[in-house]
Amino acid sequence: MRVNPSNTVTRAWARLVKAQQLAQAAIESRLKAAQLPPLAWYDALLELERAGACGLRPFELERELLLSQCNLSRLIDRLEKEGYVERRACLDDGRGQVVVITGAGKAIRRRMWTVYGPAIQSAVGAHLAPRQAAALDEMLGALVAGSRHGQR
Amino acid sequence: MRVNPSNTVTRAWARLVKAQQLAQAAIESRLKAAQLPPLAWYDALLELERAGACGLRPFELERELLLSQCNLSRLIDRLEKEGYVERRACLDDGRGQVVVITGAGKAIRRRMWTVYGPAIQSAVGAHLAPRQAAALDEMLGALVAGSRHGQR
DNA sequence: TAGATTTAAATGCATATGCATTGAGCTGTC
DNA sequence: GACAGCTCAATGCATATGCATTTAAATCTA
Repeated sequence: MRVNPSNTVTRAWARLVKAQQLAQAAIESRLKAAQLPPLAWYDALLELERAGACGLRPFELERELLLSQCNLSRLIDRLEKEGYVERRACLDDGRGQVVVITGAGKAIRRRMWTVYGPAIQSAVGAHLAPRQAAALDEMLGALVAGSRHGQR
Repeated sequence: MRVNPSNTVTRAWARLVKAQQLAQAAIESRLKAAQLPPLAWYDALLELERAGACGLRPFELERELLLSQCNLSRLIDRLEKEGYVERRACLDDGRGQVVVITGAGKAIRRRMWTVYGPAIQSAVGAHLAPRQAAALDEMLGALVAGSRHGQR
């Protein structure tokens, strides 16, 4: 196993960072222009909507979203203050709580998608042929799978 | 031109974010464990080293690094405080300045690479066959090129 | 069952970021 | 050459993040 990255790998890494930053900046800026909340809110709301009426424990959400614990705690604060989620006491575990999406939360997520979807298309889809998109998806899938429980 | 992204494009975008976050977190954590500065410092120092003795104007660095102006200004503050760069008055333009890397700056960049290089290999290279890495690099190159002056 | 250890979530504090504003110097027009 | 408008960089302020600590409850050990 080699220790140092090949030039191709190094360049791919640099581009991974740049591509992600450029696309994210473009998307965030569209959301902001439409007076909608930032991307992170969407991700959290989507997970919660998928989880349904039972909601999710904060620590579960933490894994999904790759956020740190304290960071997630405050994200939930903000979502709660806007009325997009509710915190409920957890019956099984007295320490914990359950976070559940509200109707308003579902509504804002849907509204966000009307901007977010087209923004993804402009920032990513528009620059790749369908085959390329599929290839990119596959490579990135391998990376994510490898990183998640890889040897660090 | 379609407005909404295909499922493949949407999934590719989600994975782009996740792959980048996972890899970056792994790399940052290695740098921190080695008591080295964060990744952003490396990028800045590398650009400055490439620029040579003439250095770079802050606004040039800004474009390269995709940082906001105020943000870059403070990054330079920190680099300067550690003695890794120097700010010099700009002769052509009385408003501006030139940022130049110091010997200590070059040295720390080299030391960082001894950790950063292997970290890239573990986080990215190790999970892809050479062909895959080349394919990924190509797709990401298309994305970056498209985003940079794309129709936003 | 008492006490130690671990886990869930929140919080205080230092640091980093984004936004808007400021100040200084350049450029362009009349 | 005077003034309007623009560009470069820094700064004040609000917000967001990371780190370490805290509180409370669950789990483990003896």
